[in-house]
Amino acid sequence: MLNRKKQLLFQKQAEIAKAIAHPLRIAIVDFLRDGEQCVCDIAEHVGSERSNVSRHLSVMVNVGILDYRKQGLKVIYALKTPCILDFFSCVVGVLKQQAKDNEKLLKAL
Amino acid sequence: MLNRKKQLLFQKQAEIAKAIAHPLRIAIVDFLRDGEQCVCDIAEHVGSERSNVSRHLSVMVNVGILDYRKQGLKVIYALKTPCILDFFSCVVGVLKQQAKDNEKLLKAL
DNA sequence: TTATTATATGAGTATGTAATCACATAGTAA
DNA sequence: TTACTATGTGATTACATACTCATATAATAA
Repeated sequence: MLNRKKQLLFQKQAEIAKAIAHPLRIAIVDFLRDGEQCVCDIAEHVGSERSNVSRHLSVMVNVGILDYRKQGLKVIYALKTPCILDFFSCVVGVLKQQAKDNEKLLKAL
Repeated sequence: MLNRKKQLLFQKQAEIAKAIAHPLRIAIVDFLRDGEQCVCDIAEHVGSERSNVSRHLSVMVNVGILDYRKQGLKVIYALKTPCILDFFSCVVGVLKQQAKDNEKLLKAL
């Protein structure tokens, strides 16, 4: 059985994974790869309402993936932990594997 | 604005991230790190009902993270894409960063 | 055949999440 | 001061998810 320490770790890890697990949030992280951006520009880039984007941003700030600073009227968000990007390369790997599997399946028909 | 191709990619990536984003599923992946296991042993290890574990397993199979084979009465599950484990090292990095931030905050009081 | 075991799944309930709209706040400029 | 803009948040609605229990399926053994 799992001990408490591990359970707490898995809980924390799940929170962070959940904070990434949304198409819009992934689009935001991908956009911030090129550098910090304000809410208005992020909203325009991902094609969603500012209020909605604001909420998604705060989710990611809360788990420690993003950072922000205020500049006049604007609030500018940035990636805090770039290793998050490594996760995406793994995910792309999973997708490629899936494509291969599908190919095999097709050939077997 | 995002093009359709990117939107589809982010959608897929989010599905895979979602499939990991649960404490029990993370515990399962962590357990499978040491090798394939049947549902009954996984359920006992993570401390949850078999029916529940079975459902979590199928979620991960569906997105291509896990694989399974049948052996008599048992169904044995295994990690299909070990790079998923890299994700956890990044997440641990995020947690360490959070700990550092908290330390700073404490010292500033 | 019946009984037993491992796994999967339908139904129900409870909880969590996302999106929208309206409004509040705060910084800036006239 | 007023007007404007960027951002954040409460309330609502719709939808998704997790868990439990009961049941179904399938492999094995007696």
